[in-house]
Amino acid sequence: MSKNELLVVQEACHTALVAEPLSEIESEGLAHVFKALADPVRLRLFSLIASFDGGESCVCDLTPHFDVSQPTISHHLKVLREAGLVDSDRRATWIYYRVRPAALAQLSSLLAPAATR
Amino acid sequence: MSKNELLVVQEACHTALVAEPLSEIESEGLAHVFKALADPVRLRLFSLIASFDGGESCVCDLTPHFDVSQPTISHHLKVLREAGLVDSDRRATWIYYRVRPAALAQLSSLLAPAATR
DNA sequence: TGTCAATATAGACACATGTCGAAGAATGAG
DNA sequence: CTCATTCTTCGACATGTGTCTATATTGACA
Repeated sequence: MSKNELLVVQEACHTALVAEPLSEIESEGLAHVFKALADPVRLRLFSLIASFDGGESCVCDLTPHFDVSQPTISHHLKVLREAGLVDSDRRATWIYYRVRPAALAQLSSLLAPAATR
Repeated sequence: MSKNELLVVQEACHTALVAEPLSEIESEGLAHVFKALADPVRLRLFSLIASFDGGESCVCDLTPHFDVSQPTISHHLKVLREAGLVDSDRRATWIYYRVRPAALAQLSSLLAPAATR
């Protein structure tokens, strides 16, 4: 169900949301990605990670910016990762998260209004 | 609470989500807009409306494309409208919906990865 | 090995959300 | 003025989601 939702975005032939109607399948996958961005904590997490030096951050540098518990942060990071919006890898005790620029670019161009309108 | 969420997007100084961290306030407003797009039916509604000739459509032309009831369609259109993603006006018996290209453009540029990275 | 620090997972709970059918409001036709 | 049509609103219900605490896992280090 959620191997890598980013693929849905990438495989969507849609150059723009406004060009022609989405199929049911396309809309399911896209909704998954938007759902990942549809939470204030996740949005801030995402922009925080991207804003860190080097475009990446460990969880311990993110947590203090929020009023929610560490497990909740962990949960939100998982949602972002399963939507294909961020990647993570472990380095020693820490787990580093970084944004996937490709995912953003796909979404951005999908939302861009078609030029011929 | 939901006068016109589009304003939140427009007033956000962020040229990109990845440039600097979102404030709590900004993230609340943005999440509202993404939430509106985070449903398969609403995504298809949106792209359907945009794809109609003239970029607008009455509800009766949208409903037959879906398996859900007409009140449900009406509910989803309300969500899109309150997020500032579509506009509506009544002409005779029919109510026409059209997309707001400005909203899309704002979201698109917000998601576009910063060039200097 | 044992302990500590950093994250993840599990289970529970309150609240939000998508859906429906029924009823209400607005418009135009006759 | 009534009636049919189009759309919205209301109230209810099942499911989904964000949050917590408690517990597990992973790796570093003494």
